[in-house]
Amino acid sequence: MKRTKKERQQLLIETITDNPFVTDDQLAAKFSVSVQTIRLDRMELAIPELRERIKDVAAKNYENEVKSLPLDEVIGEIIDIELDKRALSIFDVREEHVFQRNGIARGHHLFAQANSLAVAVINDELALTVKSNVTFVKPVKSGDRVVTKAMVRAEDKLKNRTYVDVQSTVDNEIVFLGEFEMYRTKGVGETT
Amino acid sequence: MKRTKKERQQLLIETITDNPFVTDDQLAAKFSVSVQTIRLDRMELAIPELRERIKDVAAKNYENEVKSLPLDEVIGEIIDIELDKRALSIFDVREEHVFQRNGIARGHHLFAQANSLAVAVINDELALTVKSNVTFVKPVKSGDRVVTKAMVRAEDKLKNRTYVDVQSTVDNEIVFLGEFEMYRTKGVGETT
DNA sequence: CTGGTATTAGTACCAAGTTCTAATACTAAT
DNA sequence: ATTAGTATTAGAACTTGGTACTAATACCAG
Repeated sequence: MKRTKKERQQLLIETITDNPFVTDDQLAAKFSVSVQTIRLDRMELAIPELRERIKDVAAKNYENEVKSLPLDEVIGEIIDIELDKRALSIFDVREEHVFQRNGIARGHHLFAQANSLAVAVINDELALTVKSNVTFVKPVKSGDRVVTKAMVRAEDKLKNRTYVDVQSTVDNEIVFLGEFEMYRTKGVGETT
Repeated sequence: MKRTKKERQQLLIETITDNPFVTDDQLAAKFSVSVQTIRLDRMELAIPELRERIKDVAAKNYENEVKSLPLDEVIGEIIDIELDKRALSIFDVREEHVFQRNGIARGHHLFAQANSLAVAVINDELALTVKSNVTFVKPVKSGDRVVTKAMVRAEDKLKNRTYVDVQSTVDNEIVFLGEFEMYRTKGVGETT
């Protein structure tokens, strides 16, 4: 034959990598060998069958589909809160929160936890984030438990503003710092 | 226990949409009907068989992959991108993104759109947000279509930093402004 | 000519279906 | 109660794209 086994197998790898949707039949025709030879080759090279290859591609796609932010009121679980003073929440980082490439959590999940905690700590029907200044100090990985603390730092009664500092840690190491300027409808202590 | 045909078919659609990888057998067990019934349902609803569904998912993935770019990894839909220069995405605000109380979008959704666009615009395998400074200029409501533009403003090759300005508008009115300091592994134009 | 590798052939089997036919079950209405 | 019509279930034959295995043959080197 024209090609040696090695050459054929090399080409096989390339062909399948290039187009995982190709059947053994098509490959056999392409290389002018029998289907069995192709199957032997695949076995030696540990290349799975067509359906498995397709499933892999599909599954990868599915996993990679970004989970948008959850729709809950609060991202993370609030475990302690003292209105208008401080609040504490935890958030367990899972696979769906990280870049699959490097396992590092997407920034907006940490932001979401901090932001919703800043909203929660304010004792008001309506609290909106006006500005925020955040630093992602250290990468957070899948499996990490992020403990986030929000502390009300100051109040501007005239402007209806509340300033909240947020700090997130993993194993007591700071991973995220944020300052949030929040708008509120009513001042502290008002009830109407 | 006993659902009507319509109910079952509705649930069937949802189930398969949610998880295309489910077999007729599993569906039959789930709805306590025979496999044949499931197949009749699929025929009536023109839902293809498992393998075709998987192939569809895979094919879709493949198309996207050919266009390269981690377009999947973005909150909102990227409609235009010029790597290392600018990018544009749209995000339709729906009920689940807003505070029920007042219909105003939660800040972290806008942040997420901006943040993921800032990540996407950077032509690098790995881009991480280091710092960001954002302002929620104007409340965004359910039904609004947020158009977000990210522009690369500067590059600090020594520190591996890229500075991205992000601006979101609804009906040409600015609703969100952000500055993002991004870390990248490689400089612009480098390939290895 | 003999051994070892490479290739081909053939059989039985599998999953997850399709297509088709036929039998039953349920329900609603005359 | 009978009957029509829909809904459900059952079963057999066939399809794809394979796996797993056995066995025969081809090729090439020493």
